[in-house]
Amino acid sequence: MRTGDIAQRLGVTPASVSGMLKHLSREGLVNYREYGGALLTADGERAALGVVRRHRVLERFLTDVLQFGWEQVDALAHQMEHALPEVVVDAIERLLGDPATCPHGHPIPDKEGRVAAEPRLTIGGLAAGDRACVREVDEFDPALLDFLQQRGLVPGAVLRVSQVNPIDGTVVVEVVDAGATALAPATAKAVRVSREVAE
Amino acid sequence: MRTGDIAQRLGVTPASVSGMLKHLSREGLVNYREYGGALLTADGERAALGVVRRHRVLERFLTDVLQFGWEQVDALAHQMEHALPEVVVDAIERLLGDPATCPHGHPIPDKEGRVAAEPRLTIGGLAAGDRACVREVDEFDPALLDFLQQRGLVPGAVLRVSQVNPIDGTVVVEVVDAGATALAPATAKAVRVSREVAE
DNA sequence: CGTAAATGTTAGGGTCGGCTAAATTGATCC
DNA sequence: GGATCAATTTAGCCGACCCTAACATTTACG
Ligand SMILES: [Mn+2]
Ligand SMILES: [Mn+2]
Ligand SMILES: [Mn+2]
Ligand SMILES: [Mn+2]
Repeated sequence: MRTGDIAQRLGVTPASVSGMLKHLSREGLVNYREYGGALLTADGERAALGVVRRHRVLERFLTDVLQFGWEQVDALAHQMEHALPEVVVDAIERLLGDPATCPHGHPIPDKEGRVAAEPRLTIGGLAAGDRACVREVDEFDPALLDFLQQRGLVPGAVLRVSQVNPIDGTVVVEVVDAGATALAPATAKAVRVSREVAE
Repeated sequence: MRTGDIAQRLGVTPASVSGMLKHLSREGLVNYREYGGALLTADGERAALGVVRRHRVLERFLTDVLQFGWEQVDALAHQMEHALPEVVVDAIERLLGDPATCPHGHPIPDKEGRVAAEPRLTIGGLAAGDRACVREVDEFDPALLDFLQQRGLVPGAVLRVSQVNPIDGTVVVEVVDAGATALAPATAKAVRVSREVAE
């Protein structure tokens, strides 16, 4: 991870990131050398997965119990994730029956920091005629999520690629029970799939 | 409200309270004169009732949905109440069916800042032979709450005062379906009641 | 009353994250 | 191999809140 990337993702200046990285480095959460980028240590990885768990459990809670739309819950969970007592997150997780994934399909780490692997194949990586099952979607753009839901491109959906345009990379997918949709490469990259059809 | 009282309740030095009162005064939330104490303005009252609403809704959620004991939820709600997005509190409130009170019996303000009146009569204010109905209990001491629950002194319970000791003020109450309990005046003051029996 | 004690405020400082601007480093391209 | 440029770090600052210590006011009581 480079300083500038972190700064951009956090909406903060690179100067602030430098300071914080030095801080985290002193606490042993990050390996960091000046001008050399940063990497989480084992401890840092554990701490980060703890936050990821809280975030994804909360997303599930917000959709399943409080009926929020999946396009809103990333931002809401983000506001809540640092203030909730651990016991409350645990209780919510139990209430939900220890869900395996967040509403966008990303796996929820367990309390020991174990996480299921995530598929790396995207719709953009499929060829014409391929069949696949939607596993996860990128969750940072509410408008994209709204669109994907309308077209049935949600985790668990089964699809077939009917065309791949060799010039610009546009793909057309037919989603079972939801019709056909054309996707530009950038959009096709936001949906990760597996080749096997869901159990 | 005096500076020192606020400081004590917040676990902060009086110096910090002076600074903050000056700040809140500038924002129009509080009427404050040096050495003269502070009082909420109408705006301040509104803001405060908003926080009270969040707090009490969360307490209800923690007991009713997440199954926490009523002796734990004040502290937990306190940690959560400032970080939860308003829409989430609203959704929780709807989920619970717009409850009228927190688990300790205190009324939940509505979104416009209207609150039901709270009874001022306590068990300590009853005479031998009086009948009453428990309405609310003080919620700051988990050990006290544990005790009250064991003895059936929870909102809605019906009781009769069987003795009042004229020397030290000890009262003995008989709780319907839960036996007799002796209470020192300080404890008796923690339970507020109404003379009418609950509907 | 008048003074001592209690209460409250001010002064001065610290930490935590953030910022801007200036300096530094490393990468790139003649 | 050096000049240039982008990325990064450092320096210095700020605002929110908290603190302690010193000072001011109010209160309570002999
Ligand atoms: Mn998310
Ligand atoms: Mn998610
Ligand atoms: Mn409470
Ligand atoms: Mn309560």
